[in-house]
Amino acid sequence: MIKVLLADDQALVRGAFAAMLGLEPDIEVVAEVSAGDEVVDAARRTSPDVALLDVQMPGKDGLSAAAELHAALPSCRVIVCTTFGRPGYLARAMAAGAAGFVVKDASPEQLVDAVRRVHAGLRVVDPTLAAESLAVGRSPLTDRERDVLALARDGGTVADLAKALHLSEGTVRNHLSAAIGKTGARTRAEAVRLAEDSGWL
Amino acid sequence: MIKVLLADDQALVRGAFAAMLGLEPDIEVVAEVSAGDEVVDAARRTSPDVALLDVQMPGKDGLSAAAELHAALPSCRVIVCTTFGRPGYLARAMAAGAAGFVVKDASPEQLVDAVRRVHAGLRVVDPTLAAESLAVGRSPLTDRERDVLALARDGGTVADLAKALHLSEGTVRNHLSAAIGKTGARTRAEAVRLAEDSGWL
DNA sequence: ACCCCGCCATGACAGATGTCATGACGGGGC
DNA sequence: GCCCCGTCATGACATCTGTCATGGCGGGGT
Repeated sequence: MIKVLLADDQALVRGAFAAMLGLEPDIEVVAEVSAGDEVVDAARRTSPDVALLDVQMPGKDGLSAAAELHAALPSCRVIVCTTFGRPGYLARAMAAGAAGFVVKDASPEQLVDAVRRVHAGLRVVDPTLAAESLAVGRSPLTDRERDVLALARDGGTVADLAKALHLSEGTVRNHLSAAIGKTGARTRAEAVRLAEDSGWL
Repeated sequence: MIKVLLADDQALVRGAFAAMLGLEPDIEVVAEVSAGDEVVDAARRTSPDVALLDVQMPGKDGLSAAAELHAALPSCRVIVCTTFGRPGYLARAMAAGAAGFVVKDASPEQLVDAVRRVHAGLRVVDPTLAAESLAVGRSPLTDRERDVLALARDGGTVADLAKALHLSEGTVRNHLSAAIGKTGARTRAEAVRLAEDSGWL
């Protein structure tokens, strides 16, 4: 019997996943949580064999939660599951010690297969995404550039960003210019989009 | 026996929904599709009692699909289901003849309840979202302003938008300026965000 | 010690952006 | 018929952005 922990902020898909996995004779869902910072607690209580974590969650990012869980309970294998197949997510998930990475486009069979494979000690990764991940590579952005770009996401002016980060406007523009250059974009907004799609934000 | 059609582009959640609904003794999933333009076809073949449509789908928007389905098979009740609780989506779904609107944050019980209620001829709407929808109101944007703003989403320059829409640059800037004013934003990017969050795009 | 790199800052410049006034055209609505 | 509104356009203007050169500061690496 493979004991599984589910973490997803959307109750509907969480429940649906539980129902689907519950249909398998060798899988049992032992815990369900809706926020990233509940993961480790729940895992300590129920000691699952496999944890299925969504990336998008309130409280704590699914990727940080994966790292935390891997550190706290190394025996619990982690699968990261996400709506968006962003190359950077895969890289970060693997760096966080995840054993598997599944996109929500995958078939139901692939998910239960992934659970079994991961439980058996194997790694499960979408090959297409792995190739993309290698092609895109690691983020070329420095920490500050990422900060600035992340804040620029919600459409503030340079002055807003400077105030929020306690920087001079000129510095902000320099960071933005560098980010634009590195992402190959021609606009701040485009740079945000590209960085986001690559999972660099 | 309530016959249900499922439409969602993410195979994993589609399968999970099917598994969950299949557990109910009075519900039967008779069709699953992954694109908006397959909905009517599948419905014609399987004549479901209730159709559960996701908003985000390739091919054809879940909202347009809802309108089409309602026109083609009025006897089939439609529930629109979405990740994002955008007020404008609710309004458009209702305008399209949908009988229910469910966000993916809802509990599994709420979904099966919604299916039964809708099948019984009732309307099902999240009250919180309904209030928000009334507060936000209909989109203040004209068709052209919406077009321009939608294109501006991926971060092109004014020149790019003008070329794509076969307009003069000045006209594009006028439309953008109007959209910025109407949304209460102070930047093009902010206007995009606000309009998107309201479901106006 | 030296150099490279990230970070912060300043100043200057060209080009893009947002605003405004103004005007033309066509389609409703009263 | 008249007026309002949406669409498209032009021109002008102030401001914001993106780029570049330049320089100071501090932390590693070799």
